[in-house]
Amino acid sequence: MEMDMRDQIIQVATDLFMEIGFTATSTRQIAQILNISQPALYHHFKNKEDLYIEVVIKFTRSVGKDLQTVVKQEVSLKEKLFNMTKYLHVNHPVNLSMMLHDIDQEVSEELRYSIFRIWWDNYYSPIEEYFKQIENYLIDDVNSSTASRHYLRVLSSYITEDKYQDFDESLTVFEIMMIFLRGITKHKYHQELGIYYE
Amino acid sequence: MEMDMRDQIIQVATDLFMEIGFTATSTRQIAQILNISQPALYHHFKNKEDLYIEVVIKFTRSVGKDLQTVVKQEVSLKEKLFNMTKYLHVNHPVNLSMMLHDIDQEVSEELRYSIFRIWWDNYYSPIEEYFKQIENYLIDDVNSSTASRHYLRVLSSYITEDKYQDFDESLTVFEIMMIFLRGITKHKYHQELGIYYE
DNA sequence: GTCTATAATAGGATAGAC
DNA sequence: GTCTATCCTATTATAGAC
Repeated sequence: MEMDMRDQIIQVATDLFMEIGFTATSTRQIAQILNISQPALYHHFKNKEDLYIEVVIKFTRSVGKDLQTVVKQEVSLKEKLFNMTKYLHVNHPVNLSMMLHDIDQEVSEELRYSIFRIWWDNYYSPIEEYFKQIENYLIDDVNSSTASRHYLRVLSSYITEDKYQDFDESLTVFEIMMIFLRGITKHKYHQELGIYYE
Repeated sequence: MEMDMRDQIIQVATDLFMEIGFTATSTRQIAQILNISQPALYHHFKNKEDLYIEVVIKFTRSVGKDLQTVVKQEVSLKEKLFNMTKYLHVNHPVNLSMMLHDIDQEVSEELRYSIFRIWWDNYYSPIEEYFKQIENYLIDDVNSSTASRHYLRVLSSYITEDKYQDFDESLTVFEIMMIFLRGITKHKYHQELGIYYE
């Protein structure tokens, strides 16, 4: 079970960056866990930002791979969406808004877009692939692209640590999915509410 | 137009905290804008955290007041929801996930819950008041509380600075509201997709 | 490739004069 | 109520020995 020190650093850094964020994670902390000195890190990475970028890219690609796996499953379309939603809501190991916040604040302008690009490719692509599969079922004003983007937004708000569960008891994966698919209102009242399109 | 220095500090601090966050805002920066020395701040506030808390509370109450105004308007239920959504999406002057992230990371454990409590009261209460008004129209599995919580989640994901608009062209307020009300799928396919309840 | 020592910076906070 | 001077601490990063 030997492991390159470089890889070990990435692994420890991933845990810390993703759990408490970029700023809150110090290079000393990472070094201490690995029982090496803090300057030793700088042999493997140019600086903290470079390490962070590598962590984010590796992490994001791994999520993308998982999502691809779910989308390729041979199950019903409803079940597939349930599995995607469940993966993102329950198994996704990071507070997504924190990650985006870190990228916003701590990463230099030039790199921000390329990181976001990688993030987007890995999260968005498999999801859009799914919504293409159900495009026939979508209302006319919503295409697979619109659906994907909105889906990612909605789910991102559920991908959190949730320290406030006392106040905001989260909806179940099933509830979130159902509301997403068919909305919150009864069909028979749509006309009365001024909801026409379909 | 005379103004208490204390109030001026709060005003400047609000702009900075809400735009770039707690950590990125330094007390030196606040002082500089007001042309006072950095230690002068400590005459008015015990420390940076105390200042932040006061800023968050004042800011949150103001949003709550605006939301109450919208909910009390005498317009159609659909228009009211549109106005609420528009206010939160377009006029809300802060990146909400950043604010919650700051509260998470920078505020001491004891105060975190009381701040969140205030936040919740001001955002959640008026929204739930609205969904109570349309409770009859909601599907059986969704009550006004569930609807409010989900609505806040969905909207929170749209209350951002959006530095990535190239990639993620945001939905319009109308689209967001419509998807929320009636979902993304056509009613006639609900049975085929396994969407039964209503 | 890892160490010790240390530089460089920056930020929050306090002491004490005025 | 505001100032100057200063402390303390934390953190990233580099220099140079081994």
